[in-house]
Amino acid sequence: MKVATWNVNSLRVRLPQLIDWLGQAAPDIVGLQETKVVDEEFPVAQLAAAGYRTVFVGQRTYNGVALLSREPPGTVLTALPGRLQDEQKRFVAARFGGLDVVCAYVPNGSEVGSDKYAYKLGWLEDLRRYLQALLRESPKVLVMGDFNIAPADIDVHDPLAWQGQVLVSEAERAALAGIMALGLHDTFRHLNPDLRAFTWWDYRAAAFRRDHGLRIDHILVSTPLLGTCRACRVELDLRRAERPSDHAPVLLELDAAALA
DNA sequence: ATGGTAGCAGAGCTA
Repeated sequence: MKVATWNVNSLRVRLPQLIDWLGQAAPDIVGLQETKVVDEEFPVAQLAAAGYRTVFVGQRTYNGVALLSREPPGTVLTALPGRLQDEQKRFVAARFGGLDVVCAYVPNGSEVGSDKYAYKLGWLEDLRRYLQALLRESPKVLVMGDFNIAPADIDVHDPLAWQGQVLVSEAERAALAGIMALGLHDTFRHLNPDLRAFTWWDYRAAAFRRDHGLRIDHILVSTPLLGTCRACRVELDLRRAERPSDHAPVLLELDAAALA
């Protein structure tokens, strides 16, 4: 079984790449972020033709998330409980068999100390509360998405230059650590303890060519799932493509028993 | 030093 997360930065633009990649990588469940498409225009038929069910919640221009799956989803949530009237569409969750899957687009935060930064920390606290409740009732939980946080200095191409900046600041890292302290594990780091790898590179200043990246997209799993995880890698080919997203997908392989 | 590029939308915001 394979689960993947990808910030597509416009599903409209990236749809051909996405469909190609679905055919090649054959993930069972995919979380997408920054779809930037309203629900009426979500490409349901094209993704169905590629073999995927879809659940999604979007808005014009900004944000937007989706879950694609081979199997039909059970219970679906399209907003973060505690933030049901937030206009920003950043959360979708669904149950697949015995597995609860959460797809999140954590706010970027813009700049340390800004209003957007405060919004990011508040959003992360609401996510933590939701996951705390979910983990009390559900042993198998997978949380994936663009967290907009590099957990440690190994996840940063130039930790000195980035020190204290948004995406790496102490408060953001503490918020992510608080979520992981609920009993969630960073699968990439668990399976690749010393590997320096990134998932996002700025479009500007030839950042990808110079590998000036950050690892800010993550797939977290609850403790009962950790032993089922076999491999986790960054799909760099999609960042090398013509007209790429600024993020590469992260792909996790786990035993099919995870779903049972 | 506040750039640089991409997406959306049609100027300026967000990332």
